[in-house]
Amino acid sequence: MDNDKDPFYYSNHHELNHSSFPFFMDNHQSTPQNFQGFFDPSLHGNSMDCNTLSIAFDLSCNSTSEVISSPIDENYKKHISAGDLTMISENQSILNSSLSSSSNEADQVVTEEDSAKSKKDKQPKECEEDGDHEKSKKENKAKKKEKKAREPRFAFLTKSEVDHLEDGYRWRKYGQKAVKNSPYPRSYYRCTTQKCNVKKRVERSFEDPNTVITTYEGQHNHHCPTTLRGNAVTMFSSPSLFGSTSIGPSFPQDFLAQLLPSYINQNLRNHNDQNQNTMLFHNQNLVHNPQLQLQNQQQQQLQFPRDNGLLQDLLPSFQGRQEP
DNA sequence: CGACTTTGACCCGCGC
DNA sequence: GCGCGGGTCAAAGTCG
Repeated sequence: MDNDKDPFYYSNHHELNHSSFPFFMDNHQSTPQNFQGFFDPSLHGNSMDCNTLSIAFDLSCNSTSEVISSPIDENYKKHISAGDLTMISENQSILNSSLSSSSNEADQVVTEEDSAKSKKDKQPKECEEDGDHEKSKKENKAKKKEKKAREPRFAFLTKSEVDHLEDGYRWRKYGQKAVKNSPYPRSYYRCTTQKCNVKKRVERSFEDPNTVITTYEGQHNHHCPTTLRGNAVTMFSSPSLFGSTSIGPSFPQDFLAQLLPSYINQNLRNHNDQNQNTMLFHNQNLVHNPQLQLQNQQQQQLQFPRDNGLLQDLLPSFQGRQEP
């Protein structure tokens, strides 16, 4: 086995440390609840927990959390309205927000996002091309009423000088937009594989220009065309790592297994020479966890740095993806 | 010549 | 109703 590139080897031998993964908190300031919010089987029908994750990444869980201070601005307000989000970043460990006060609010956020997201994705291309605008509008209106389950989204914070990181899949850039209040544009990519509608957005954090924010949306329905290192697939699919063997093929293991392997491997491969590191966590379901609610009520002074509106979109509808 | 990128235009939802 | 911003389209350009 090529131990130098095998994340399992790293994790099992505790050779990953903060020098090799600087995005992990310097003082082990993660809260177990934060991880459980994301991996809580009761929420997602899965059996991952902070321990397995922490073991996997040499990450310790304790109960302290650093509070990040930054001015509250409009973007921050958007975060609040967008719901819950947990994110690991290099300096501040976990930025935790669960300022929605009720599940109803959280649900509404998802609904609104679904509505906003629908747009052209739901519009048949033919209608636009044949020029029958009246007919097209009517059909579009009808389509808008149909609720479509939103694809899960995951954002990665990566220390890299390269914007578009090689993740093993082939992507075609289909758009680029200037980001408000940021000198760095946001790029839009689509998986080039036919019938695979996975998208990703890449933008550079304007607060930390060394950090690239990559947001994946959807799941690949095919194998990685360029298998860089296959070990991470095993890693993220492994019951020994992610808990129960009784869990079926469901999110997030499968998703992670499809999404992360080459990406993680890429980071592992590059971390020595590029200081490039990555991780993301997000969770809209924290609000459903009473313990977390209490904790977050106690942390209402917690504040986010601005992210120019990207992270507010990280609200996957996990509920619709749970095991039947 | 095919695959991919660039970039202005367009559509849509949302807030005011 | 209007303007803004996010997301997407698609023609033109670039590259190997």
